[in-house]
Amino acid sequence: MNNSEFQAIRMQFIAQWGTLGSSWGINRTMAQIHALLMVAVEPMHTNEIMEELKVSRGNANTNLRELIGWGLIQRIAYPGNRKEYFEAEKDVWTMFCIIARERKRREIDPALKLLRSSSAKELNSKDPAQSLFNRQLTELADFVSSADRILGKVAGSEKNKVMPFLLKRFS
Amino acid sequence: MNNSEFQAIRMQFIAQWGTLGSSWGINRTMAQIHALLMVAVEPMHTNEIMEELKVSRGNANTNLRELIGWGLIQRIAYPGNRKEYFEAEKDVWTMFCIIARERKRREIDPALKLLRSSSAKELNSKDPAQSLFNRQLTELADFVSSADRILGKVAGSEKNKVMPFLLKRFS
DNA sequence: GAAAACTTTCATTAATTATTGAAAGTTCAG
DNA sequence: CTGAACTTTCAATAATTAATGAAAGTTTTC
Repeated sequence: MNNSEFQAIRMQFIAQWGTLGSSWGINRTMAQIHALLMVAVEPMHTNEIMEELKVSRGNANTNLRELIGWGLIQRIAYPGNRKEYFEAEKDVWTMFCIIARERKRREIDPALKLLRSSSAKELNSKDPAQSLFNRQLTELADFVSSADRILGKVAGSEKNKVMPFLLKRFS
Repeated sequence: MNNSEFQAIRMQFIAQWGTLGSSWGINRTMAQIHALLMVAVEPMHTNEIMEELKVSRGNANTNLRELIGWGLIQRIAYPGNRKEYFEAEKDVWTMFCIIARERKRREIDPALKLLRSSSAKELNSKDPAQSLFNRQLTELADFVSSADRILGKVAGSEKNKVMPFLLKRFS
């Protein structure tokens, strides 16, 4: 395959990954930048990213910082060059662990907090509505808490320790 | 706790669950209706839902149908009563299985399809960019595919067969 | 078959979220 | 210092998504 055919496929992948990102609740530019850097051989700087993705400087900057916030990309400084370069974490297991950890922190923890604080009230167990409310929220909190703990452990382990085990048990 | 205190806590839980829903990429009304029905002792009809949540008929209808589409709530018909009533699945494990199955279908499958079709091209392995592209996408596809298979198995099992096992191994 | 009782649709409007780009801020070499 | 090279911010705008409510559609009853 020659280079220009490859460039077309590459850009199409990046564009579609961006679209998919939206359906995951991630904004398009962020998903595209991540895809772009994930398949980039060398670290890239903001201008290159702006040009490849046809986005503004502000947009590129915002989403690069957001990706750094997730821990999915890193800044790279080359001596004698004032530009900041960016490089994506490329190892898939590491990416999974980062995403799991962040989603836990941003999405699961607040939900758990709400479930626990709402079910911790002193409810009147004689009232079926209060009793159901309490039972339902407690069950949810317990389940989410267990799932969260399991995910945390899985995402905190070595890939080689966990995946073979899970695949063996669940395939 | 008397009833009006309870109502306040209940409505606060529902409102905040809706807010959380937004951060999960689920719209607020849908998350609120689900919360409302999850802690409802009896099935509810559209008018009750509209009134409790202060939303329009159109909004209520749209989100009720969406929840039915997910399989998270069911229509209930009472003989001699033309209204449609709605009831949420209350079992937490069943809810988890439904959500896992649907997210797989809506979010994971399309991503896997894109990864596979993009990496299945006949790339020139002499070109480092093409070689990296291929390797990266293949690794991602393999990982997502395994994770997907594991999740599918977990979500297709009896709670009592899976959770104790996972908790034992990962706690 | 006509009216009542209900559900669904959909054009319009509102709310939210993403993007732009110019201005302000920062850092560094000379 | 000062200016050049670069990054960040943010008010304005665009794009997307959610919500409204009246009108159209459907089903049942009498």
